[in-house]
Amino acid sequence: MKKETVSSYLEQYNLSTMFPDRVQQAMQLETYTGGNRLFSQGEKSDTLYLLVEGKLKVSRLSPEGKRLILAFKSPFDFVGDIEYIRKCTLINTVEAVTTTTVIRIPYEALENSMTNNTEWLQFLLETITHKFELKSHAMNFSLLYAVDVRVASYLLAMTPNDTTLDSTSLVDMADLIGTSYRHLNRVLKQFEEQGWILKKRGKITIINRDSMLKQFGNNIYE
Amino acid sequence: MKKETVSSYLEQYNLSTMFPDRVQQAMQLETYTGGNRLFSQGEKSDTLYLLVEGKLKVSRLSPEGKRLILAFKSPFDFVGDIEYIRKCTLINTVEAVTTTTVIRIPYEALENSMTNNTEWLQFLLETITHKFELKSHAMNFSLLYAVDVRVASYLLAMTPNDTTLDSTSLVDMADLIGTSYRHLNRVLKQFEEQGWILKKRGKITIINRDSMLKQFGNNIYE
DNA sequence: ATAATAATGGGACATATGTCCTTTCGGTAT
DNA sequence: ATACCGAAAGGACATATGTCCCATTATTAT
Repeated sequence: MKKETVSSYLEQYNLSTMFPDRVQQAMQLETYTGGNRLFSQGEKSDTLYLLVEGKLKVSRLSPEGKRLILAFKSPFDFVGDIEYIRKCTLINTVEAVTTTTVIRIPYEALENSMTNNTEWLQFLLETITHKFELKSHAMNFSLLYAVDVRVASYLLAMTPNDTTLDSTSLVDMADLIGTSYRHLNRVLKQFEEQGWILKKRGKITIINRDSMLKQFGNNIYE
Repeated sequence: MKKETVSSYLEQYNLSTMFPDRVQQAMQLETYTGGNRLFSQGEKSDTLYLLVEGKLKVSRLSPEGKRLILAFKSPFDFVGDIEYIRKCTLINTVEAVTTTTVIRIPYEALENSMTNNTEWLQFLLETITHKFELKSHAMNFSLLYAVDVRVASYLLAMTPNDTTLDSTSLVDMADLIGTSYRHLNRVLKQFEEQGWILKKRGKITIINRDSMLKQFGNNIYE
């Protein structure tokens, strides 16, 4: 099967005309195997990542050592864009969940060639404001609703066309939703008792989506 | 005392050179008395607001009618910037807390004259990524820490050079922190019993800042 | 001066949630 | 086949938190 290149990915995501040749020359494909870390919170930041294949986990630790998973990311998405604009160190830790391919773009190449490119600046505004909206919604959601609603919303959102969640670990799921592993288990057991899901060794299948929607319907995570 | 104008506010905030004359001509000063609403969530959005004097409260209602206060804003800040980029309806309700002055800038004026102004686009990127950082930090904070830590951080953050909080109502404070009015009262009573604050009819004075910092120090809200 | 209203304050009750620790079970290595 | 390890599962206990409702007090309107 033909190997993907920077050019073919940019074409696939309609970005070929966005970047002049000398920026594309500076771009490099890189593939990480699942479990490997791209970078860690607090490190110096000099590269913008475009996630083009696979799945990334974005997390951070509190000063007390408690981990919070901020997001799982899938293509197409930027990582390091906020740090690029703000010129600060990396805010979060990012790891590959599955085999993952990114395009690495040195900040320097962007600064030399894209700083006054209004199409690029507008594109960044689009993507960053979209992230802001999602973040804002997620924050409101977590402040307004208890853990059971948040779990239900997560399960429903993660299975738009399917009934089985992909194999996210339960510890990761708890850290994403912002609750303890123990409590997540309680809630999932309740959902099983209600007849909404089947749960076996962390593998979750939704068996009565309509009933869950009826119960939680107004509050679906997106 | 001389009345402020659009020009004098733009000068005060170093924005005179950012906007060409025809955009400045379209700007209008408007003053709202405390308690008055600028606009409500869900309304059509056609104006970018620059808050130049006073204090605004940004809030929203859940489908169940529960209110969340997202932020209190003070000068200099944009309101409606996310909606301007995303071309969507207003995400939140905004009200004046005190007598408040804003500069209203029609989106149309910006679209006609600023869409390809790279200085403006960069400026928006700066301010929006800053908001994103604050939002992200606030979200992480609320997921990682219980109500008592969040209350302490809020009290400490709101009194950088003073000992008495301004007169935010306790209901508003509870809605901002994302807890019930009842629970906020429990926490404040605890802080009073610990000798950290004096609380009388909702007026809060911090009387032992050092002790609070020692207890909660790693987790100050900014 | 008085009445009405709104904000403050808190009791009672129930549920939600975190922490700590142990047991079970499936996957992996030998 | 067996041992080891890590993820899943759940008991026990304590605290955090929400909900509902009522009493008190200060502010505002008459």
